[in-house]
Amino acid sequence: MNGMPGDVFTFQFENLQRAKRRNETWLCQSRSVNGGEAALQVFNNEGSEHADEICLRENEAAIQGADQYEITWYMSWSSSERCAPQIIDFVQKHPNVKLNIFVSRLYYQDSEPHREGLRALSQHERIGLKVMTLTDFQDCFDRFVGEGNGFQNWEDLAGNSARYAAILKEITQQTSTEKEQRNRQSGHGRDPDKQHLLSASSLITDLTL
DNA sequence: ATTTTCAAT
Repeated sequence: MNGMPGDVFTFQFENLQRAKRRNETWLCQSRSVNGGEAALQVFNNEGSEHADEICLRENEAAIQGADQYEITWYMSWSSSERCAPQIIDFVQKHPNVKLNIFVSRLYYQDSEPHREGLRALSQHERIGLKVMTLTDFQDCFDRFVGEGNGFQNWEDLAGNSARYAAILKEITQQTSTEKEQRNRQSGHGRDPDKQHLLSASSLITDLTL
């Protein structure tokens, strides 16, 4: 396995609310077949390809029809709006795959298209989506950096994890009305043909508030 | 067209 250096792990996976200069994404994958020993791989983005896309391609080549696969991802940034549908397609195409995704930070947490992607992932019956906690960072470090290297707990890891978890919960439980409000705020998702629907729903919202 | 974010003048 081409593992991760400890300092790279700590820098890239630190779950800061404002993660400056983490302008790349790391994905640590554990994949086991029929409950056997897990194969470990580390991916990151290359060129215009996202880490998820490269990893999916690798899985596509490795996976055989009848076997049962347990896949776990530890991601420094959560999947983008571009990758989420590809991940869902992959899992759909392989009914023998279960995918558990742990994320350190939420990528563009306020952008509705990215939020929608996460919502779709979390709603799939064979996909798990969670924010990493101390145990997850510890496990990821032990498996992908090396147990002997000693994981260093950083400042406010638990607090940051709890805040991200709260945001993810809000994202996955968000109602359609809230989505429209968000779209109007951020200027995303506007469809000229549906402007009247948006204003009608905002009118209803205003009346009920 | 940028914030902090799969980033480059």
